[in-house]
Amino acid sequence: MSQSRLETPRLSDVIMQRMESMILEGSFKPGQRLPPERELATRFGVSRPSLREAIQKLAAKGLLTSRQGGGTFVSEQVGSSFSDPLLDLLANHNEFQYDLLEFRHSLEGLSAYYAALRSTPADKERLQARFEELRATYEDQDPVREAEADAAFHLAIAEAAHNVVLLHTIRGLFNLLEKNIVENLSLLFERDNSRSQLLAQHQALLDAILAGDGELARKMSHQHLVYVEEGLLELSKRETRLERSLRRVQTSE
Amino acid sequence: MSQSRLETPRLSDVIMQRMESMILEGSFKPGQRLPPERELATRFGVSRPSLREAIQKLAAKGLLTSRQGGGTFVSEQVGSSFSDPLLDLLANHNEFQYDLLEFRHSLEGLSAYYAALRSTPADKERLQARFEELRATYEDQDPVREAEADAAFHLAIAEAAHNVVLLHTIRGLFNLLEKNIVENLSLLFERDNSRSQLLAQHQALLDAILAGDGELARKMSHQHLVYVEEGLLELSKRETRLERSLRRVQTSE
DNA sequence: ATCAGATTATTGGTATGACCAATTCTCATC
DNA sequence: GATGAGAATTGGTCATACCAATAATCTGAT
Repeated sequence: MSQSRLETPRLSDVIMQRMESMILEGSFKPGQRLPPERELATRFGVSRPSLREAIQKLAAKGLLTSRQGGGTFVSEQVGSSFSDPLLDLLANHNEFQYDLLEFRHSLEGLSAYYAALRSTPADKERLQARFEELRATYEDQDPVREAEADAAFHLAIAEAAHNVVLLHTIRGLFNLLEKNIVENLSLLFERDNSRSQLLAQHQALLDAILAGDGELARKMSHQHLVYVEEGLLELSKRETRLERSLRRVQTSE
Repeated sequence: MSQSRLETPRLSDVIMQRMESMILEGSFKPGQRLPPERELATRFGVSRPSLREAIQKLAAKGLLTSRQGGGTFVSEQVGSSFSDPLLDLLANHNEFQYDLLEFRHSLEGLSAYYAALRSTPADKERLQARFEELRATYEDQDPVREAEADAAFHLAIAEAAHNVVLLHTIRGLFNLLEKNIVENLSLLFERDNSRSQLLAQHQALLDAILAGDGELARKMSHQHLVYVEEGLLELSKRETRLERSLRRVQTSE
């Protein structure tokens, strides 16, 4: 009954495992469209039915979804440890918004720390590229693109940390807080000099990582986040006053 | 969830549903051997590949198991549906076990930090109580109870950190790693003086939290975890010394 | 030049048949 | 009756073809 016997490795299981690994380590990213079944089958060296069995299993697990004629996609919510109802709730309840932000910021500090210790040359190139893109957006006046570049920069750091659990958790939080990030940043930009301040902070963070100084990277990340939170706190006071007065006027939903 | 769109009824999904119903209502009883695939296929009026896809999905869900030449059977235990695909995956992929441990340890460091800053008097009482329980178990020689007390202590720290997201995430990781924790600790205890060492580290961690020194708490937590990981690494080397003797090298990693 | 509609190509969904490999069953043999 | 070889059963895999839904492309009218 112990089943310690070396069971015949079912081909579809082997393929499933390999695809799972590729998803976890980021070769297949959430939302990404997979190559066609026929191509995947030849790439893995198996027949299409076997490849399909693996896909069906992953679909049953909620990792993949397929649309006839459309393609097969990695589920969006994969990578978030937050598919459970509780955190869904948290995301929609403002009273826990701060906890979410704080947690995300702490994870970013961790990312910076590990990225400084473990980033490969390729990682560092990517980090610099993301930073350049971020700097480029500072020229424009498009808060949305700016926020996206900001998120991409921080995600690149998380990738360079080389811990899949950390990466997926941060990805999940980003998705969860996506709307807030854009909103927060555009609010933040109202502060004088905030753009140059933020840019300088990002620069310092990047330098610490490239220099391989983990503690400094964490410190820089922390400073950056303290600055952001302070700014948000300031503005949120104004905001809540505004919201309250608005709510008093229009009571729709 | 919304998906009110009339989704294309995938044949394998329909079959899966029907078979699930038959299992749940007792037509197929636990442990029972199902009819051959060929017969099931004709009975359901589908091709064998489609029938097989359905079986694979149910197997992925843990409802069925198949043995080549033997047959397909209904699993004995029914009702283990994991809500989170990602963590499920990670738990089953050993290659990411270290990432999980590292992540958990990082979160514990965060917990200690925030607990030092924010723990209330009630929290501190609880922490000391948990510590006393932990110390009590050091008298006994029961690794399981010891591991449980250890987990309870660290969970109390996470609670004292007053961040629900952090707490929830750590709880999830604890559940996930539950078996490993017990296993790891019992391994660790083979080291000489490890018990007193661990106890002293816990004491130092507790003191730092009670003193409200966040940085020190984080440092203590980190030291503690480095000690644990070193111990595990040491022991794992001994465990696998046969394999390693094949590719003997001076310095690993 | 632009856009709507039709056409084509791509891609997942299903079916059929065949063969292999592991297991189980059958039955002759001792 | 026990044993072991061979046959039948059954899951595992593959190749191919065709269907259906989607996406990409082209065409033609405005």
